[in-house]
Amino acid sequence: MNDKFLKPYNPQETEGAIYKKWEESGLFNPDECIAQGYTQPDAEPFSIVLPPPNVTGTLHIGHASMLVIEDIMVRFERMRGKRTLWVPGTDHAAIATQSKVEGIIYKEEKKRRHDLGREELLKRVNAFAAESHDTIVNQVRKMGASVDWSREAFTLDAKREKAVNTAFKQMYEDGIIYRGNRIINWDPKGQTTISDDEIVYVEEKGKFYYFKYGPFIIGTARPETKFGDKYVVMHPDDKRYADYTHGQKIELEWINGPISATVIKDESIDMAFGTGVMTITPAHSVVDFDIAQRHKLDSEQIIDKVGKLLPIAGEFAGQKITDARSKIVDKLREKGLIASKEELVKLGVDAEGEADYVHNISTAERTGGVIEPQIMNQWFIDVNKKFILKESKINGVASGSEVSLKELMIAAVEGGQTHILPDRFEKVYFSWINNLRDWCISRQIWYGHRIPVWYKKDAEGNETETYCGFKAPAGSDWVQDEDTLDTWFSSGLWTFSTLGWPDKEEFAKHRMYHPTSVLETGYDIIFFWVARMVLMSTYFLGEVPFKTVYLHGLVRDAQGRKMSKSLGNIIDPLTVSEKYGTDAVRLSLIIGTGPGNDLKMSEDKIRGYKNFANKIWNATRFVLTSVEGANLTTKPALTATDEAYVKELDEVIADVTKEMENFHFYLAGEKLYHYFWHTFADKIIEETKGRIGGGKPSETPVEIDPVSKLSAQWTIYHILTTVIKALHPFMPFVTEEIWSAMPGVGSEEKGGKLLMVEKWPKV
RNA sequence: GCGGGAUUAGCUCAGUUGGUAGAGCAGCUCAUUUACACUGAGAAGGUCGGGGGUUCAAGUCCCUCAUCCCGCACCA
Repeated sequence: MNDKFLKPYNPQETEGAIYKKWEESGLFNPDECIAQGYTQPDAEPFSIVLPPPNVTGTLHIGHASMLVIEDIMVRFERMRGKRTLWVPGTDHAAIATQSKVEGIIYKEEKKRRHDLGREELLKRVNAFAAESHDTIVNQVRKMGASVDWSREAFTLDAKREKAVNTAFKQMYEDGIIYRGNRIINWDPKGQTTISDDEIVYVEEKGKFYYFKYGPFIIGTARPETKFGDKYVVMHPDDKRYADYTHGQKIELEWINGPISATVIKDESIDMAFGTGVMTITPAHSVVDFDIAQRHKLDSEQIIDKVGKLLPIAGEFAGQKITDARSKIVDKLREKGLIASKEELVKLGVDAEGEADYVHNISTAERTGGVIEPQIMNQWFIDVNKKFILKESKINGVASGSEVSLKELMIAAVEGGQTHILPDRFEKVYFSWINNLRDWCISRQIWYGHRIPVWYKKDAEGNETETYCGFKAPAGSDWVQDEDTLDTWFSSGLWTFSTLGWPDKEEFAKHRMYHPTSVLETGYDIIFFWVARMVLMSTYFLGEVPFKTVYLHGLVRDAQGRKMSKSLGNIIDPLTVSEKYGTDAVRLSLIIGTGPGNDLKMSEDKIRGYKNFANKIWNATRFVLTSVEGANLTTKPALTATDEAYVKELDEVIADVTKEMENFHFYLAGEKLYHYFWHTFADKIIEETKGRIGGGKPSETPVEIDPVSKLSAQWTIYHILTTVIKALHPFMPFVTEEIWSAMPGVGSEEKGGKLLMVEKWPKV
């Protein structure tokens, strides 16, 4: 027996060497598994793309949980003989990374992006990204993830740039990508547009004001947008305003003097809200913009890109909207334009002219800036436009049929080719698609894929020609679009841009891995990412991007709170891995969580699994000592008791295999844990002690029956080797280490073969 | 407003088609030169959130209420 079993299991001494051994074997690469004869060339493929972590810093416990779940699936399928590919990578995360670096630069040098210029800022961001990348890949190694490093990708590397440009150009030519003046979410802090999904709603207490607007009383929470309001809108069925007709002009006194207002009747108005009358500001409200579009009304910008009032605000021009608000109300009060309680009661509204009001304001996810809707010339993906899908493998969508992106996204899941776990998220997914608007993909930041479009401009700066392509056309006067693409545009291509697309030869080599088998990610990015990948894959390949979506939850602290710096409850995966061993961390991250549920983590939990790793270690020591000298090359005749043990083991393995196949990794892990500790170690090993060693020294020696002894030796060795294999996906380090120390006996003759490519136990 | 989830032992959670309530941790009692104290054995602990219904039988199915959590939509 190997001397190292004389000491307790020491993960710190073991893990680095084990990972190195795996990596040097090349067996994380399925091609190498085939070359070395561990995988049949015609084996069923199993593929996962790693959700690429943002290069914004370091990995947190949530990333660790993702790595563990995926590694369990991948190791399980690899051991089952599948042609298993797990592609790693990182995400440039455009806004997130740039704003992080801008923050650092501002803190250290008090400089903003325009002080540095595009080139210098990109240099700094790239340097930061490179450093983050190195940290991240080391952390991925530390967690034991068996990813194929030879295929590592980055959302902003040359190959992905080619994919992004190819994708953009094709969508542009199909008219799916268009440029237009539409209302978008402007982040005044980040100085960029963001998509609807990048908005976070924050509850805010404010005032709701009732102003006299000619013969009407209008309600608003945003007096500062009201300067340009010249349309007054009400429901056509509202009896209170039956005397007014659509299109009627009314002269009235407003903030900065007399204006002419037009009455608009529109069914979108909620009669029960406020007075049932509102004025609209199409330039700064999505809802108002829609009304204006329906009735072909004009609009005027009131607020500029930094949140200051424009000249239309008259005396208030140049003021920040937050400062101007109360002053505007003061002015309206002086002019007697704030509605009285009596006037409101007449309209059936029980309120004051100024009422307390709680509403949600939109803020930018990354910068926290308060979103100001603006009408701007931006690039969009049209989700409703019909196009011909030439080749389709999607259920319910025939090749050559006319479809929209929305319809494709629905068909992927409705047709059952993509299944979301847990099921309830399919409903969430559908409701998102039903509310989906065109996706604004242009960003006014510098870090990211630059839009592959060039313009020719005349002397006044008006664009006279547009060209979409990888390089500017011949001629010197072409200027590239200043904007970059939403980071999710490039990550939407991830399932196939990592497999060689659009390079025909390269993609053909990997074609078998797409659709990928499983996408494992957090439920918080189902819209950002999962839906966008479905969009891109169905559009470009006519097939779904993945068969199963496994959504994991958030990792929370022992009390169920989110982990945050301010609460000081962060568990750093590297720290606890060093302290308790990665295997212990892995088990604590998988047991007690199913798809879609949050996981509560604590150091106590990790400590418990550290003990388990050592328990396995000690049990191995005992088994190896007990079988020393025994010839186990052939299965001996087993006693009835041992037959029963083997039968029970087979049942456990069958059950665990079933749980693994059903994505119930938490149950599989728990059952193995329980079986190993409380059945194998506590009962079976204890029972066989007497038969193998003749009883404890303190007890009366029992006569040893050689037949029963050999049967017991074979049985405990068989159970140990079997359970070690089954535990490998969960605890790869300690099991691989034990495996390397097992003598090559019986059917386990292995000649230095790694446990990671052993066959999963068959029943 | 729309939708979803949770509520089971002190704590964290299992409980798959309805068939006598389970595990881990903590606590309690006992054991002890033992493969392993990073241990073992044992006992205790639950009217399964409340109420109603279906059924021979409900933690599980239906209705209802309560509390907590989450997502989406937002109203000017």
